[in-house]
Amino acid sequence: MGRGDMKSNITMKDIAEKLGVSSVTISKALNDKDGVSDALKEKIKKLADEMGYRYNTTAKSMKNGLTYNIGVVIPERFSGGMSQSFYFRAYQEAAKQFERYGYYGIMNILSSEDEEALRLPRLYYEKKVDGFIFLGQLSPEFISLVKEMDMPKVFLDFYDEHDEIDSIITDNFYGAYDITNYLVGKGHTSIGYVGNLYATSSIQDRFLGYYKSLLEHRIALNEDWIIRDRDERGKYITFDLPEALPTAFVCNCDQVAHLLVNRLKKEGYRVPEDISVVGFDNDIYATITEPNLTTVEVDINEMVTQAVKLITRKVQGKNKSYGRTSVKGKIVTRDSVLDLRQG
Amino acid sequence: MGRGDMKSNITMKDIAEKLGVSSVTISKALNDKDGVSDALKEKIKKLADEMGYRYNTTAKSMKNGLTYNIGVVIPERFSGGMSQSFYFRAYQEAAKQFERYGYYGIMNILSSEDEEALRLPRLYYEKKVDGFIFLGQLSPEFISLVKEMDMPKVFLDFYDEHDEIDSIITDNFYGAYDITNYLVGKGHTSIGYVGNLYATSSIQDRFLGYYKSLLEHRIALNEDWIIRDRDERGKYITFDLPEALPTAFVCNCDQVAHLLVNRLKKEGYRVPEDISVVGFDNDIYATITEPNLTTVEVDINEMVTQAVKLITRKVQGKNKSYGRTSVKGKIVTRDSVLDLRQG
DNA sequence: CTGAAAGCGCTTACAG
DNA sequence: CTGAAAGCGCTTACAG
Repeated sequence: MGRGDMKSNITMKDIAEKLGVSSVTISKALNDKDGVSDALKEKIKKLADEMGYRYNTTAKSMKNGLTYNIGVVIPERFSGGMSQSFYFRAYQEAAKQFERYGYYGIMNILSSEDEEALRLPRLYYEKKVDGFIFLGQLSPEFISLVKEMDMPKVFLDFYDEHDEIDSIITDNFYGAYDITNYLVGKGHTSIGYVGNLYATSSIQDRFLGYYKSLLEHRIALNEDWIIRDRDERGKYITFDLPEALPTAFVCNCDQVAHLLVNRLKKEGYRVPEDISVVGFDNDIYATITEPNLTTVEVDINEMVTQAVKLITRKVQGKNKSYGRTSVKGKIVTRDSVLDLRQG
Repeated sequence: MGRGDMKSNITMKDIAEKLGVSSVTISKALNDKDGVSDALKEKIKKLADEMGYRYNTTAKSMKNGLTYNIGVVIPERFSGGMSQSFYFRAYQEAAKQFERYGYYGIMNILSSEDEEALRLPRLYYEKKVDGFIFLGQLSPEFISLVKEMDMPKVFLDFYDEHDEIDSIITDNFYGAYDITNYLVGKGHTSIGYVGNLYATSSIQDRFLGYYKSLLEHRIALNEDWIIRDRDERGKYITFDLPEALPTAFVCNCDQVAHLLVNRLKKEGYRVPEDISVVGFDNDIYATITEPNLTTVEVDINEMVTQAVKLITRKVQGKNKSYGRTSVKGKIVTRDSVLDLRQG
């Protein structure tokens, strides 16, 4: 698109009058549709440019009922602290992806009050968007409310146990399974897990992947080594460490691995010499921690790409259900695991 | 707003027909305007609720030419790495503030290609927004282009030397002045500055605040102690440290202070015992650094609040110029400065 | 207190 | 190849 004078308020009608044609012809020309001679089309485009014409998306919206906006809703509790890095990267990637479809994302931080009071975003009540991407675990009650919304929606990075809504999730189960296998491969046979199994489905699934690895290797699950890291509402708590510790811990996320490493050091343990620790996410905490964490990298960009593709497809009426799509992560090896087979 | 059945496609006309009145009456009632009896007004609101009516902002936009969206443009180079924390917090606060005015923010990451090719955001060409907040230093050429846009705009966290556009900036000058005074107060008389004076106006202004403090205390400026931290395009470079070092450094931002501290440690210096270091911004780097940095806290929220207030005011036609508004920061004392007067 | 008419800027049939 | 008419869902004068 060109520049010209950069005046606002220029409409197709203005261009039409200057050229002595109808605004229908202008519309066709500017949208590269059939029914206008090439010569006229060129002339129109050139003049539009010179006059600084800018397309009025609102008028188009009025006609077809589409706003070309998607709401991206992030619960407030994920928007602060260090997890913000993940969400900001995700949101940025979403913005980029939306461009490909001629869409725009409008971010909405869902306040904890609104979530508890079961208040849907104003974006919804004002018909500002054609659909929603919900990024980050919502309360079950809020999920029910969301389901009632007569509007396309996709869950990103979490899912609903009752499964009616399309979700894009990281492959928590196999990610945790893989990294636990990795520990076993390094000779570890007493392995703990850090995470509150009742806090989010991610934590639960990662636990189950960890457990699957134990089962496959005929390693008994030791309940003492399942360490709670947060309460049910997600607030971190002080670890309650048992007397006897395993040789390795699988943590449900890098941040918690970071906290655990610091705690272990404070208690006089060396990482990884005495105890190995692995994380999940490969976020900023993985490289802030000393030693740097071996962890599972979540492929945010791929997840977002899929979520955006899905929501724009659903908006265009292809409203069939896709269920859960999980995107594979991969192990990133750093310095927080000791090879017990060596020496 | 109520819930009801959550059907879409309900219009005022639908409500009107059910009640045997005109849609004008529905409009008046729902907007709490005069000209409808209270009884009818209540009845209408109740029915709208029950029918799951949702207001169509697009139609309103069509009438008055306002989209109720503001574009928030962030140059790509600030959107990655650790500076993202600042920008995300700023964007979040902006989103929150916009709500107060019935506005929404649409974030646009300005790619480096688009900035160089002088391509304005598509948001502009599609009339998706009523105005722009530009968050983070733009190239002079792009600034010129922005000025040509016939649309309200506010610069946030930087300004144009030629001063025609309203800007909200942190008080770089006095912030650097204050923290340099603080160092002098602790007995330091040989003080360096870290930053490329030609990279951004913030770095320049912080330098000048530092310089003012030196002047006031009759401390000569030593050119050898002005350390370049990045090239003109903002890319960090390896510090070129002189043989003889001062007892303290004022860094133009926390990230650079972080890099400097690590470099000094590597060279065998202790911080703050041998050399004191102060930063600017109070971002994540201030507390990641060991020792934690004494720095100047930028009041992001206040800056954003002012920027949002300003742009919404300008959109409503009050298009007078406000010039630069600088928001005061404050010194946050931590462990990176040695008191030379002690002992 | 209530409503018919016109209009915001486009696009979609449809007619010529 | 070109255009008159109708309509998207509201709101703004204006008339009754």
